[in-house]
Amino acid sequence: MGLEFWLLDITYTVARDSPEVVMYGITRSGERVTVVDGSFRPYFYVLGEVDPSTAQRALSKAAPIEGVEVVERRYFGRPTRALRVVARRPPDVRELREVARSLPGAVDVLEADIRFYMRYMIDTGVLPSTWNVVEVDEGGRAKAPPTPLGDYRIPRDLRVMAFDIEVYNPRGSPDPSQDPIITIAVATNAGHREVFVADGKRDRDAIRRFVEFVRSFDPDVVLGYNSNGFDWPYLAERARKLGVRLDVSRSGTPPEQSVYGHWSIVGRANFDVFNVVDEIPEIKVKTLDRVAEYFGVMRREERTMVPPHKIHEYWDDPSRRDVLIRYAMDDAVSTLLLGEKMLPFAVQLSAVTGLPLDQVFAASVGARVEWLLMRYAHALGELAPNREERPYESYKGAMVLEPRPGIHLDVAVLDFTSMYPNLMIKYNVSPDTYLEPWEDAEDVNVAPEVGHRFRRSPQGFFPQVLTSLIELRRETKERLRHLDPHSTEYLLLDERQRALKLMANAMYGYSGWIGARWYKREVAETVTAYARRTMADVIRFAQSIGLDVIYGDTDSLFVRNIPEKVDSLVRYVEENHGIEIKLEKVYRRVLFTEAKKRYAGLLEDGRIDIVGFEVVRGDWCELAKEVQLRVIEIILGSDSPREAAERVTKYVRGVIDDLKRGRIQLDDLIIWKTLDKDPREYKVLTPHLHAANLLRRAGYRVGKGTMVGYVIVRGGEKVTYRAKPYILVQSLDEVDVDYYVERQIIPAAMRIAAIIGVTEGDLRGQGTRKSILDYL
DNA sequence: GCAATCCACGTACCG
DNA sequence: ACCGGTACGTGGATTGCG
Repeated sequence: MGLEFWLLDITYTVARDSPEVVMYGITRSGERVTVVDGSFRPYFYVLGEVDPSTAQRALSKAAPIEGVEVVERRYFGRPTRALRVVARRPPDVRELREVARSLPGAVDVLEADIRFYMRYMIDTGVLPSTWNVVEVDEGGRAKAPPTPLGDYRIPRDLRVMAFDIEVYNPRGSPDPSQDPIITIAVATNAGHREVFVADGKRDRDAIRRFVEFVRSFDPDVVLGYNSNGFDWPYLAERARKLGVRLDVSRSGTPPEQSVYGHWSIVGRANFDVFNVVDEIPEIKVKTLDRVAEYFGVMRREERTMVPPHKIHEYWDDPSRRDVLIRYAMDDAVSTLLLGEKMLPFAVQLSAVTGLPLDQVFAASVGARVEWLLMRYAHALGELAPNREERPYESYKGAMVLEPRPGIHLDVAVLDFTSMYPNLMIKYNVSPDTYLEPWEDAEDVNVAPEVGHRFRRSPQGFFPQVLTSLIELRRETKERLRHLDPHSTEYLLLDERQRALKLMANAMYGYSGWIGARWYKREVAETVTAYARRTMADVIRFAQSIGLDVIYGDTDSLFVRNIPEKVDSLVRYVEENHGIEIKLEKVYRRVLFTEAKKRYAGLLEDGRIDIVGFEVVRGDWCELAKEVQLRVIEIILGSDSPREAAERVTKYVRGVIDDLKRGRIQLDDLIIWKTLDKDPREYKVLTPHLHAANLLRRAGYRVGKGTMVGYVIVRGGEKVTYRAKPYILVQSLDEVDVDYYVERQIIPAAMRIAAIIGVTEGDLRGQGTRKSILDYL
């Protein structure tokens, strides 16, 4: 009987001059185990005509090696003979790689930059965040590498702990060499809540007690909010300075900075919830309190808040210190509840990509795709190309149609399902099937417009991976059909199919990313070329059967909803293009301006979709967005443009009036914009940069990535100089009401209202109502 | 001389 | 450190007109 364990974390040690992979797992009965495998050795490949014995001799002088052997592999699909060099110790690979490069006949060295534990998992098939089975001896040592079981459930009773530190910061940005940690709040999924509090400015003891707590609770998962960017580095530096041992790992070591800017705690999954939030575009302001509100785990009204720059004041004031402590606690609890919501998907993404749970969200999308590809490459005997520096090359992208402006009734929206992945499979578009212009071959696909050629067979690397992902997803969805939608297993498998889809859809972007090992501009360029041709042909067909095309973007078409004609369009695409197009939705009414990528539609069930307009943008004030939303609702909800025009006019005039009389909240006037660069790198002064500069002067920390919330205040100068951080605004009287009327409310409302003939004059109350009626 | 237009920069969005 | 296409605010430079 083998030992079944869920792989939580993996690392390795070098003992007695040879490496041992150490796997931390949880068994079916809930025991925490370590499985040690000393049987695996690091290796890499040398391409070229290299004499094995020469290589053996030269390499042995540099470091101990287990041996060299000539092996058959594939490189970009071509059968290739390679020299496989097996080293003894992982740290020696770096030196051996350099020696190997200069061997006579050596053309290239491959796969010499793969971390040892990743190499181990790839070669053995062991999958993190899933169940694996292993034969072990009495000492817990593996007799052979574990085998994955394909079981994607999460162990019951996973121990989860969230933590959050607050730091004394009288000068804005805290400095770990002098500013103490004043609170360390912890919250666990076992219900424990505790705040370890410093003694005045002495934090040594609080840190010690925190470490003791982690060791005694012994969490499997450690959650934080920006803990990779702040809490762990600060704690580590503080502990070093105070001489406190931060040995919170399961091997008694401190956390260490690791790949992708993530911090690793041996034997546990250190998971930064912020990494997940960072990837959710719907969330504009990513402070913990707002994110907790967004996910419905803690309402902002019922939590304690302390402005970050005032933390030190609350600490120094005995009457307010407990407020700070409650705030710290709320942060830890929010983090715990958020983390618990996110873990199921994170676990599945870890299982799909093969990246350990603690790394999967810290890693970039490109890195996730790449590790997935590395696994497939190994399974297919395909060698992984090296990463290389390349210059950026642009290429043509998707097709976007000029919309027909106005309000359209009864419009069908058709979407190609997984268009790019399906085109890649259909035309066998892949780095390894690509033919250089001088290469001769028969049986090729020639891409439209760009003329790139790809072999039709055998199936290429990307198409094989995509076919597999799609098939795995199909199987997963099939299993879902037999499960109770409210069961835990259903939730997990649903997250798994989402993860599979996400990875399939990321392949195209990966192929055009210059940082990718398998980068091939021609691949990305070909995919978009086929997509354009497919769209163009479908549009042509639609028109040929008298179906009006109203709009389209990349893989979607908006047509008049004439059911028989829509049906025949769907059939046409399936029969002539071999890929699926689906009737996604029908708008009872949909409105377009002259702009692409912007529309608003009323669905048959009464819901409204708004795409691209200011309403869905984070960089317009709430008031303008609310006005625009209302205008859209009025127009889409009305049968009579004339009546709608009257209602819109009346409504907008009312809002402008409220604004002029000061009957609005400052919060509704805030404009949020991200500092995409370090403030010093800007070529021009923009409103949000100016506001950021004011924030910095007031003691706030601002830098690349900061979201700046500002309002435009009165004064004679340009808008830019009048952008003031809203937190520094004392009263509504400072606000430049005219700016909000002229540059926010009226433009946002007019963008839509112009469609039904409303003029700016109407909204300002200058034109008479009669003039609109005349117009109509 | 001055308003209209163009352009670069910057951000956020769509698919 | 996934892609290209697109809209639009801001402010300065350029253009066009008389």
